[in-house]
Amino acid sequence: MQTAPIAPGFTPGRRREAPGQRLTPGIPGPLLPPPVERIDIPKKAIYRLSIYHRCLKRLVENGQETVSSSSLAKAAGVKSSQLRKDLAYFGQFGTRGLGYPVETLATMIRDVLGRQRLQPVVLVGAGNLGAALLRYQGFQKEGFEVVAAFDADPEAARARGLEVPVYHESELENHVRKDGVRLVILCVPGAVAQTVANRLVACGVAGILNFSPVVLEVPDAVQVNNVDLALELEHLSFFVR
Amino acid sequence: MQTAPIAPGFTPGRRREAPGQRLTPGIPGPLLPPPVERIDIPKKAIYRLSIYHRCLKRLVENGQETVSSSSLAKAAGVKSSQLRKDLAYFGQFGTRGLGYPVETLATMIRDVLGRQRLQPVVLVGAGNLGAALLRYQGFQKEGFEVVAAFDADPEAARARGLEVPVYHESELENHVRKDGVRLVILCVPGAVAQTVANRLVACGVAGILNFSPVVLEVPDAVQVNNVDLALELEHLSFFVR
DNA sequence: AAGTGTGAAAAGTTTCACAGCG
DNA sequence: CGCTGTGAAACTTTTCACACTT
Repeated sequence: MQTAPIAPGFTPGRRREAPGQRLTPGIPGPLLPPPVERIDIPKKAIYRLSIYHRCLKRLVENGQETVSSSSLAKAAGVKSSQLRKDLAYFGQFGTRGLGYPVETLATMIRDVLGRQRLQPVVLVGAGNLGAALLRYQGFQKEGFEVVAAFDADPEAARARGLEVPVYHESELENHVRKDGVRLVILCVPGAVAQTVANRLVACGVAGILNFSPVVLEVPDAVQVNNVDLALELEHLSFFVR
Repeated sequence: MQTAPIAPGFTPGRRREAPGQRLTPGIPGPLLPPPVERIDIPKKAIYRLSIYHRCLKRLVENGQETVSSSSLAKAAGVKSSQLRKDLAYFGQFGTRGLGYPVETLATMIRDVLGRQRLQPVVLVGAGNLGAALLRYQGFQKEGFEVVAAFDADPEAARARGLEVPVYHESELENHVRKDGVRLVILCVPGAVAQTVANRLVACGVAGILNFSPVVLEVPDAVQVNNVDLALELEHLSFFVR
């Protein structure tokens, strides 16, 4: 079996036959081994990869060595065929008749997702929700560390008893530039969200996890992921009848 | 122009010609005016409807009377063709050459989304994140009211200075049954999330907004909407390189 | 002229079903 | 036999393009 190189410079394994999937220039990146085929991966598959990874971590803890697509899929709440398809985008990791090696698979997913996970993350807007996120253990658990927070009123934010240093928002640019921060959690009020986003973009931030109920306008190169709490509840209420 | 009936008992307007979209038995509901055609609406369109509604509210405040698909679409961050398609699922509301009447459109969306919005919502798990959500103004702004919270340690939760009454989790069933609560925000630790979900399902809850990083297993009739914070950050990090 | 409403095409995603390997 | 890997089919959602209305 051809094993895809699994390591810091992770490269998707090649298919043995001409792939039916469309190939794509893929995620922009000038540093690729020249004309590497990059597979067009459904965006939703990336979400699922994170879920698989969580399930695999539990299996690793339990000392289980292999897992079949059907049982892992069940744990993740998807169909087994979908799980297999998702994994196949990145190479061949399973053994027919047996299943997938838990540890290897976990490592491969971590490499696919995790490259940037050691990057510093900062949070802007340490108010009610922001402060809760700073205390939230889930980010750490998945390998992220929020290294600093910024707020218009840092004193008030510090009074919330946080572990993370809270600076005045005017220091935002300094820190972001100095530490090369690329990921930001944005929890400022909607009214100022676009303004702050502009400042973040200007100093090189590449990804924004946006909790403000506002549609941010940013250059294509910047990724925005919206988490809109009220919207989620509204969506739920539509289907509940 | 045929105007769709817009009112509490909102019914999708019929198309004048045979629709190209597939029709569907649609969202289950025994109370429909007998064999009403229900259009198969993309799930994502419902999310967008909420966004349109927010934008429209701003326009109403500004006293603007009509709006074109292109300008509303721009504010919502979508293509104008998509906006028109989304609205067309529910009837014909626009005037060719002119645009959509802001107020009427806002009302129609509210009726589509809002039917259940006056239902009571409760929150289970008033810890760090849960307490922040209880203080979060966004739900109120969109017309939801969290009427009660439950926690294993209600004293600790009350100490967080919340406006909402916090009861011991053992009282969950009583309150949910008594008030006919159908929507729940679930913020308990992952380890107990499934157990609590089972209890909620058992007493008739129909929708769960789940913040626990766990895949809940529930009957098909129960809608679960997952908001997985760490997962969102992980997803972002994949695209940021 | 401006701008909706909508078939039809394109794009994206999931599911099926089975060949083939261990 | 059991289970993966994967083309092909099915399905869903988005985008296009233009007829048509005001």
